[in-house]
Amino acid sequence: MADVINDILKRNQLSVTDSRKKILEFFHHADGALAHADIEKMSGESFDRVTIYRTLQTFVEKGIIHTIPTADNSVKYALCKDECAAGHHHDDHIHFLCDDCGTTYCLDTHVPAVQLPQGFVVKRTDVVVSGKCGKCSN
Amino acid sequence: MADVINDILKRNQLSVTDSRKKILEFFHHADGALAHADIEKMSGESFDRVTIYRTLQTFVEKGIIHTIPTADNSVKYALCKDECAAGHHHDDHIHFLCDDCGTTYCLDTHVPAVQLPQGFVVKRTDVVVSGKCGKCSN
DNA sequence: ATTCCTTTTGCAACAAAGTTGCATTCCGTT
DNA sequence: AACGGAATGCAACTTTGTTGCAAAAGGAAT
Repeated sequence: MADVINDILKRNQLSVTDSRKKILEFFHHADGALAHADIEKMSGESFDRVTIYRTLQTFVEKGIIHTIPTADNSVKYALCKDECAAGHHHDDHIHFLCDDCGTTYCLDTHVPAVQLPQGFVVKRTDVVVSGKCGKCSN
Repeated sequence: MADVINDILKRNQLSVTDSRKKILEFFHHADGALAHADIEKMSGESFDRVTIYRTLQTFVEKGIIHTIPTADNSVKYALCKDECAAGHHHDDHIHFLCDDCGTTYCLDTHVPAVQLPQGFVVKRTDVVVSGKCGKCSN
């Protein structure tokens, strides 16, 4: 486990620090996406708020995590299943946000192609579905 | 023009006030979606920041405008083409965000059905496409 | 037009979220 | 062990969003 975390950081030319290791672990243990606030709560007093902001920013830049747009204005971050290896596109799967438990899932379902008016060039497509997840729909 | 604005407010049982009229006009003149900050800039000193928050909130509740999730955490609001009459669903069309000019478009393209794992119940689907719009792609 | 009641607004004070600069500490390499 | 660059923590600050309450404006009836 520790090796996996270490590998990801080294692969991305990032020095291995306590905060980066811990935040990466949070993502690995979470079954969904995390918001800044979630990480802040989980880490308690371990490290500064600013460090979390900067770490998340770094991870996004390196492509280790990606952001998920949500209708309620809270930015969430998620690690991709394949560790977000180089060449992986973040917009080829859809996201599901459960209204009940708040969990955000990265689903395997691929993004359907959409038709756009002439002259429009697509760079990225985000599909965010909300409703009730498998655990909350009973 | 003034009549149209007036009608929308009355139809929704809202009293006709300066701020509501002005904010609705902004939406009618804009060719895309607006963020809270946009409206604040446009209105200058006309009315309080709090009034804008409350007006947008009211409009969303009444179904006059709808929110659009964006990957960069800024909530945008848009008026639908059909004035958002009762029965209109906001998630039946897709949104396009231009990376160059920042304009957000409501497109006529319908949201494709997505397949979800068993047990997942869909309530709403947002599709946000980004790239270059017709004006910026040349 | 005047009155009366309700809704909306503005102000002020907060709370929460995010940013920046700088000194200190830590990581990785020699 | 020591050095240089990168990362962290702290403090101060800006931006964004919320809440309570008194003043003002809207709408309906007289």
